[in-house]
Amino acid sequence: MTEHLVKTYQRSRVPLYLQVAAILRKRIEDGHWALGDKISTLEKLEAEFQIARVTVRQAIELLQKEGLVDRRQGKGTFVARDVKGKRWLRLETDWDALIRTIEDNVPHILPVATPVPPPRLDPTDGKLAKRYQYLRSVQSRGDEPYALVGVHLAKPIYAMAPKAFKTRTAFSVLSELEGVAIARAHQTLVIGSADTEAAHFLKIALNAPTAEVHCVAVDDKGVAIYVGEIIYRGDFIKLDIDLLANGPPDDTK
Amino acid sequence: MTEHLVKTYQRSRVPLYLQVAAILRKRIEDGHWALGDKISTLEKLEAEFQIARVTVRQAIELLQKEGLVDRRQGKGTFVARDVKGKRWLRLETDWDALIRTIEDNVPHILPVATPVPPPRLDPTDGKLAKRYQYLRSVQSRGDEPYALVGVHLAKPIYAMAPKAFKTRTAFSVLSELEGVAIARAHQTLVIGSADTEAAHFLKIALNAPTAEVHCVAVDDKGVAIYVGEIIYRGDFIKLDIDLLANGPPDDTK
DNA sequence: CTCAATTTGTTCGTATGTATG
DNA sequence: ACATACATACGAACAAATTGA
Repeated sequence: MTEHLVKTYQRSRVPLYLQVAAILRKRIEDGHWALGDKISTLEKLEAEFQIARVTVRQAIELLQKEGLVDRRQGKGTFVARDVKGKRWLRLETDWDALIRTIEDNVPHILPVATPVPPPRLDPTDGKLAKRYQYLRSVQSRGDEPYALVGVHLAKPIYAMAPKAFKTRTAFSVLSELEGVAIARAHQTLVIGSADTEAAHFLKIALNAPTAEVHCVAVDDKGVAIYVGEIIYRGDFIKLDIDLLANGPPDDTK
Repeated sequence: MTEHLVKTYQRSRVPLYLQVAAILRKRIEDGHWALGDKISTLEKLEAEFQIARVTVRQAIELLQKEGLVDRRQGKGTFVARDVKGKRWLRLETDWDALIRTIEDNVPHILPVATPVPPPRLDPTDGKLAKRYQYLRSVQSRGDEPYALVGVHLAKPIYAMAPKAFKTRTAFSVLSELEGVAIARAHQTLVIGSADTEAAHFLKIALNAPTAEVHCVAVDDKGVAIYVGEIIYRGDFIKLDIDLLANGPPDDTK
């Protein structure tokens, strides 16, 4: 398998030792090697990846600096930290669950400087409202930011509870507003990578993988009253999908 | 904003020009600059990113090699290719739609050499069957592979239609088998990165973002008869989620 | 037509990082 | 630990093409 590595490596020009480090890191995070386990010897790794010994060491040095492994001369390299408990951020796929999970979140509102262009809508997403209020915030857990949020709220909606919208998650406030009917709510998710802004606010590397979620809520007149553009840290999220939510499939045919 | 770039850059040790290239590529793919548009001048870019002119050029050279931009001395750099029509692979979130989209796929079966450990199951996913048949395949569209699939099928299920399972998508075959009841079917998705194997089969860079989907189908006895581990190219997929699939939210409270 | 402003192209020297054996 | 080769990044100066005044 690994005679391909050199070729595969060529596809990106990222330094080899970083690529190797990422692979080893992933093996540990995936539980391939558990806490306390001894990982493959340098010899095995240089054979597996067909690279120089020093390059393997460079990769492992990186992991050591991260505190992920512990090296002992003559003994081997061992997993030093338990990396379970990640992937705690479950993206919900229905309205009620979504509200439930975010209603206690306290966003950190960011200033919005320049006039903001109206949100981009897919035609199937409904019509644009006349004017929108734009809010920007960072969602954190503890001191770890996990999402950068941009929200367009139809002006009349925003006007109903401006204070609430500035102190709580917009989606959550929206769900409680009297007399506001949500006819449709729709989300799309693509895998992206952090631009400078996202990298800065989420404290992740430039181009680190992200989940870009576009979320639209439409009222009974077909007007998009909420348009959210959310960028999540890719390494925190997990999606659960019940494929039979609409009942079991028809297996008579 | 961009005085942060140096600091942000430090978070990953990927070469700077690659990081900048990725950002510019993303801007084009996001439609920030459309086909034929002139992108920012070298001068503006070096100011924005606070980097040397030569480094910006190196980044843009990369995009030119990809055919994404066209440079003209004295005029500027222009978007040369329309990058619409990506993100064509829609991951479905309910059984019927899933079957519909994959039933015509023709997998390319890969040989399975060594004995394969039984699939890992979350306790909530059901019980393990006694024995499984393991199938491995690459899904492609045209000559572009988009998913690397590993499927564990409970032996009795596999035995019902071994040929079909080797020539068609397992999930699709499964849905048509007489007398096989699917009581629950569940999917989880996390964002990951390509290991050497995935990079090789999907023809992407090592550590390129992927979507790792774990899919389990359970029969009426609580036995997991199908366990799929699917690695998708991250840049092809798009998830659509209808938040109100279970009816509109209760807005009386 | 010429000139100046704009914009990309080229080259140098230097320092540091990456990868090999 | 060392010697070697190549890649990355900087800043600065200069060259060449394009445009419009």
